[in-house]
Amino acid sequence: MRPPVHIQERVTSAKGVHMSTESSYLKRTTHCGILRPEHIGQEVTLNGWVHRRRDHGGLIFLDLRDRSGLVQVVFDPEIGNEAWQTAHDVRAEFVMAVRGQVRQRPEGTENPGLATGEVEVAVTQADVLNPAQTPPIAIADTGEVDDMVRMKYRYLDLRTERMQRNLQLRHRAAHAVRNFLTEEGFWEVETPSLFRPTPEGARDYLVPSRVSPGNFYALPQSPQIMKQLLMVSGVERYFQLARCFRDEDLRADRQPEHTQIDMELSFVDREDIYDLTERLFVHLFDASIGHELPVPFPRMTHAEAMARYGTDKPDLRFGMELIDLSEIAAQVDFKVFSGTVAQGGQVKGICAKGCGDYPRAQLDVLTEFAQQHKAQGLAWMRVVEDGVDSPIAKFFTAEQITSIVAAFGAEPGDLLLMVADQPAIVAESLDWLRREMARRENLIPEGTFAPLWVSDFPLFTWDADARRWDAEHHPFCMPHPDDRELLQTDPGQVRALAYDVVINGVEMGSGSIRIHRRDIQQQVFDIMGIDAQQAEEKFGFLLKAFEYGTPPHGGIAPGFDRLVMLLAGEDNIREVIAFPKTQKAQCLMSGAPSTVAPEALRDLHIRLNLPPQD
RNA sequence: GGGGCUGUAGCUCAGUCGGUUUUAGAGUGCCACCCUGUCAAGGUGGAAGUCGCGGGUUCGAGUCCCGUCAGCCCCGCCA
Repeated sequence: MRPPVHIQERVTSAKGVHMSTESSYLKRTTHCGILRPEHIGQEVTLNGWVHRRRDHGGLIFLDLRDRSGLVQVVFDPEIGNEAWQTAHDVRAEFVMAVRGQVRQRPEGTENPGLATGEVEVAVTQADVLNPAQTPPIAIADTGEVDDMVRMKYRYLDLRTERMQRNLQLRHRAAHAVRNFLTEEGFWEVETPSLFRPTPEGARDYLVPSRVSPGNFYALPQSPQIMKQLLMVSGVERYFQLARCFRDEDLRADRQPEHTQIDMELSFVDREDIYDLTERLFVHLFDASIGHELPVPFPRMTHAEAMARYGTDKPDLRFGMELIDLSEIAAQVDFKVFSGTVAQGGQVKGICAKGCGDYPRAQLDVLTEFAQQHKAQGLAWMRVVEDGVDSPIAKFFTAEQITSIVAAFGAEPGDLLLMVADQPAIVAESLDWLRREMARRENLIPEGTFAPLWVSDFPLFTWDADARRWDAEHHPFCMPHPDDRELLQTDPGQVRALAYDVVINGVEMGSGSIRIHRRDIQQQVFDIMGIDAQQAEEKFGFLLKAFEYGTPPHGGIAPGFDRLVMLLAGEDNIREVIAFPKTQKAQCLMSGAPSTVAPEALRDLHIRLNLPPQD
């Protein structure tokens, strides 16, 4: 645990500060959460919210809350009768100013559960600065509240301890990033939010231009092009906590606007970026939550990650790797296995340690689960002393069973789960199954972080519908130097100098070394079917810039929201975003998006063409 | 666009096989009163409901059916 945060704010004196009659009130001299026995005897004034109220008729206790925490304030008619009268009428979330003396609590009434629990403030003067309606969210309670209510009254939700902690953590994280990168010689450069629509990638949020009828800006999906131009500009080391916008459907880890720690560096190779990112993360984890992240991060190629985990973002907090049984499976009498391999498919599986006692009904549930994730079915074997217990055991010789069990390194009491299918489906279903089994068996240790680098992504993916090659990452990724010849012969085999940093199975950021030579760029465009004229239309300004002396450069863009989510121990980025949007990209608090006045549309030369309503 | 879960008092929830087990309940909050060492204070009493919305089945619907809206999780999508 980290020490409590001491709020160091100047006590505003009346001198030199504008205090109109209306705004004159008892201003705080200190904060609630920092009071300790050392303050006993001091006269203090506190400003804050009523957290809880305990009215004994004679004595009234309030827990007064501000950003720093809670302290008990006592209203005693013999000490401050007028204040005591005031305290009768206050309720939860009233904003108050109280003045009184810090004193030791009477013996036996200390509250060890409270940081300030050894002391209390005996109130002599109290003002209600503002009353409050009964809030729809009980700030003092820790129970779950419906997401709809939380988002509609976000400003109240943010008062809860959890959200205050998350907001503060996010601030500390941002501060740590800025400090570290500044020390490393980076310049923070802001790039425009109103930019040119990009033809590739996600759907753009568009902003119509009033002065250029029929033309639109786009909110940037990322400052990718701009940061590369900054390398051409000689900035050499750029970063920005950049807001990025994508008009795509939401997930637990995706919001329509999110923040990236956007970085770009000149005269670097992959190792430089790995090293920099690792040191950034080490500093970030230490400065924000005091966690020591081990370096260097393990590394894995994309191919290896797919083979061993069935995903390009494996969660390394637990094992249960995928085992390839295709060789054995090719020779068995079980047609589902041998036939699949004969047709170019694979048979792979995972070994769930100690799950050999799963009853048939549970295995049916797992089978259904695998099928929901595209597998045709799920073959299972319970490993027992003298072989396996399985409905498909009869298709295997004793020798084959022994080799399967050996391939998994399995022991009696284990459960083997196998999928036979095309490689992509085997990978996807076993990835899901692996994570599901880890969840069921509680294999994921809390409070641990397992980072890794995944590298050598394919440069292109084949778009079967459009019958063309698409950039896997983006079209400015440098092809792997060893694969330059394959560009001509077999584009699907070309690896990119691209890398993802993954933590706990979440993609935390991706980057690449960029193409800085015009001829290579044109080669990549050619493969993607973008001819010189199209390239000129789409990226002309960038390509032109590249003709004026472009340094070799590369970068990475860790997702800031996801990092903070991880640091906070949350499983949804909404919890670390002050004002998030719903899955339909709406803001329940403000009602955005909303209709606009017809005149506003007219100014923008826009006519609506809405779908018919019943 | 698709699949799943959820929707009952301000909040968190219960509500059985469709019915006299109610006038749809509980906890908390709220209101009133009592109470001088509590800290989830306690006690007594009270108010509080468009059972998300619309339609249907039925003698009878919070409960069953259809549609719809909203929130969440997932697929598609997200270079």
